[in-house]
Amino acid sequence: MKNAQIAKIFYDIADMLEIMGENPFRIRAYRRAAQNLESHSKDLAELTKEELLKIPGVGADLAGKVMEIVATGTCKDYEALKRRSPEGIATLLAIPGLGPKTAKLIYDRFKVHDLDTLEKLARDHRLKGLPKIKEKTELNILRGIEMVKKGGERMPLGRVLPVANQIMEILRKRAPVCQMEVAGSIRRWKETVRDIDILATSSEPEKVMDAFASLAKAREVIAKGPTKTTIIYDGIQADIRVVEEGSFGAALCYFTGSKEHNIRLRELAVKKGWKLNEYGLFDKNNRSIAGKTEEDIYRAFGLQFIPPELREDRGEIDAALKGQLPKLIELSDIKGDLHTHSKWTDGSYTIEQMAEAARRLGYEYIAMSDHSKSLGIARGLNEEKVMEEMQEIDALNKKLRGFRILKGLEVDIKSDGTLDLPDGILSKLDLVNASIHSGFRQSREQITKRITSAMRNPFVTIIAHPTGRVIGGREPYDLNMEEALRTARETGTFMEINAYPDRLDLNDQNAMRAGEMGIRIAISTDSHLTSHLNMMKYGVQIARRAWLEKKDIVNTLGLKELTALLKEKRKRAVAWA
DNA sequence: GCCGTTTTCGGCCCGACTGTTTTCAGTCG
Repeated sequence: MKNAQIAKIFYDIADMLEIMGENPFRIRAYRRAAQNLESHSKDLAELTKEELLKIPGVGADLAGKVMEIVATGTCKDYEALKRRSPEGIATLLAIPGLGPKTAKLIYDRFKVHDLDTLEKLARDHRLKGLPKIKEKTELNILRGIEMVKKGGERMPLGRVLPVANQIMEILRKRAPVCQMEVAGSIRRWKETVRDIDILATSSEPEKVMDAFASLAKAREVIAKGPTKTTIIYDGIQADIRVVEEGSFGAALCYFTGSKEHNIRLRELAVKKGWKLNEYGLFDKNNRSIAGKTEEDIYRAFGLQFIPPELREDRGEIDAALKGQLPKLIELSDIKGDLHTHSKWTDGSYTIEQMAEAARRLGYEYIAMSDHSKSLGIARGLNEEKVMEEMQEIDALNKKLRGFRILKGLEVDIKSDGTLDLPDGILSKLDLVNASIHSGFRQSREQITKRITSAMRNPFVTIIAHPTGRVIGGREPYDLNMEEALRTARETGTFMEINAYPDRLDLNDQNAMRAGEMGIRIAISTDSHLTSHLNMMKYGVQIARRAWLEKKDIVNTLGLKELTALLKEKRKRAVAWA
């Protein structure tokens, strides 16, 4: 039973309680617990009751339910709710604009619980007889159904961020905006996002609304008021909100979220007799305490400034109160890239071109790590080809001054757990990325054994894209992460945060767990093009979301320190093996 | 259902926009 499956049951319970018009705080408690269970870095199935109770939002009742679910696969209350509440009504709740009240109203009258039937009812205007439903509501429901069908699911940040920047660039030219920033989950660098939130200040908000609503790619205007407008832009929902200059910080904080982080802050405000909203922080006489900048607001609470990437209600407020926030790694700390490809396999540029591009980024080194022979699709290298590529690197290194190409390889961990090339070859390299490209559907035991036995090879330096997931494309293979991380610690193997936006693997939770265990991490782009080297920022942001610091990341080391570390690691590993 | 240097009971974050309404509930973020 995976954490996500347990969380799913709690989310389902919350949905069903909501349909039934239950106490909203009870519903919130289920959702909050579900969220924290889902993002918990250890296997819930292995926790004791005491450990479960330490998870925020989990009390005696829910801890008991988790244990019941772990033991039996479900829980009695959940089954009872399912019997009482109509199958599939959650489908209706997923329609944007259709909430629990309206869903229940429609269900009670028509017993409908699938999109197609509901769509037909709306088209035939059979909904508008219901109280408070007329033509407009029917149209909204139809539009919502269309969005669900088109796949209103979350998109990779790497696809949405450039769109957000494009919108802001146009607005800066065409609208009277002063300050403007992207907020929401994009500013927190969540790996996937649902929409674009933009915040601006302006003395003429209406003009900004007009400019936003009339963007060329704005296919649809969902809502348009004097200070807030929602559109569908290039298939993505985008919101803009204009506030007064004195409220910009409060509004930025509010719209950056997360929702849970905001609720925590407001609770702090309430305890002090204050009020926090998007206009500012106010005392009990409604006098402004702060609002112009986010820094002012956190300071007023006696908190360290909390970077957006940490605002997920994962303990950042407590840490900030005690002055114990980590000093997060920054992009400028990165000194090189340890996982890149060239024309020797499936890359599109020569080694020299890749190295030049890396040097232009201010790096001290780059590791070429082309594929090994069993990856036929990438024209993987056999023993002879590897040696030829290394000769080319040697020759290039003689030419280069103040920059070094490290000799590496991305060696396949084959489906039987052995490596694709012999130790004799691997031992001649500076570093070895090992990774899985086949047998994704193997059992948890098999996958875990493949990864851990690769770690036990003294010449393996890094496990690349450790879970194999592709966002929106492929589920992670069934790796026992806890065991993998224990083995990484034992063997001194580094774990990769693959910075390519479709991968981001390790993800933030796993990277956080690795950090807690003191495992060193390489942030690498897996570049197949020179332009891919710029994706490093996505990986750094995952590390920041994982609370990691410069010292946790191996490629923040300068060339000398890194090569010393690699040598020492190998010496230790050979002795250990 | 959770949670506590004001509480073990009684609170629990706050406002914009829409649609259907003559004052507001529903939904969203």
